[in-house]
Amino acid sequence: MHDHSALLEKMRSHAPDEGKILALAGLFKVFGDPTRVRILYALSESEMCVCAIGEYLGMDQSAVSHQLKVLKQNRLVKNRREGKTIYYSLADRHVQGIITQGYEHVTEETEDEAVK
Amino acid sequence: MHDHSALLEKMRSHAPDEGKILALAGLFKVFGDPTRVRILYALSESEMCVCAIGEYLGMDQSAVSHQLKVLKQNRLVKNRREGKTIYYSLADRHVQGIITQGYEHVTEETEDEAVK
DNA sequence: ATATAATATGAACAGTCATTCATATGAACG
DNA sequence: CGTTCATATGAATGACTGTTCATATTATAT
Repeated sequence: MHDHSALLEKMRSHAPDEGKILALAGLFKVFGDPTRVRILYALSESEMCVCAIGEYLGMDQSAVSHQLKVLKQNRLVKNRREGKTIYYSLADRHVQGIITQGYEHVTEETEDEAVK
Repeated sequence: MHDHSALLEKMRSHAPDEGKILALAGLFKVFGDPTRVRILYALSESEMCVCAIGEYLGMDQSAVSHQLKVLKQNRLVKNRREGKTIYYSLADRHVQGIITQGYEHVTEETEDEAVK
């Protein structure tokens, strides 16, 4: 193998925090599932209760609930209770921003050609 | 179950394109792995050849190569050949932008408290 | 041509994860 | 209280994915 010592030393001098790397990957991982993206998209339109989300997306109530738990643990959604029903909504403007930016990127990407 | 017909009809009237949803989730999924984020971070500092990346991150040459393939398929990195060695770099400014925005989000997030 | 260096590829394995099913919590109402 | 409705949770399962090992490609140099 050829020599990289100079480059490597430079790289290591301002290496990013490992904790941040993990947090960053963890955040993107949450967005990396179609079901969760669909839920977030729906919530960006309107506050919804669990069963409405399930009905809208045509999926099991249990599956929705499991995914909402993941989204809540990562602070992407919040909820409020009203009697028996619990209404979910996006946690803050950041979520909308990330979706929007990703959406724009994907749209541009698609203008070139399809990616396998 | 209580009635949602009014809300659901409204939702479906401007539902997002399913293909875009999949593409969006697919993009985020690529960013959702610590190894790939590390690689992208490294490449945001400097163009690097495969074995330098491996040495820098302390991982197998094969593993790096596999991940670079994924990154390339999703057009997040590009490469150029120089003799035997192949140098990788970020594909465009978008990649840097997505990382940066995510990083900022994570940084704010961490100011509150840790998320399990 | 042979050898060597850098990278790529394929198969296999282990760990992760989304969904389903069954069941549990928690709230309202008679 | 007991029942019903909305949601949550736990276990099981099947699919997916990152890494490793072995091997193949591609280019240079002698």
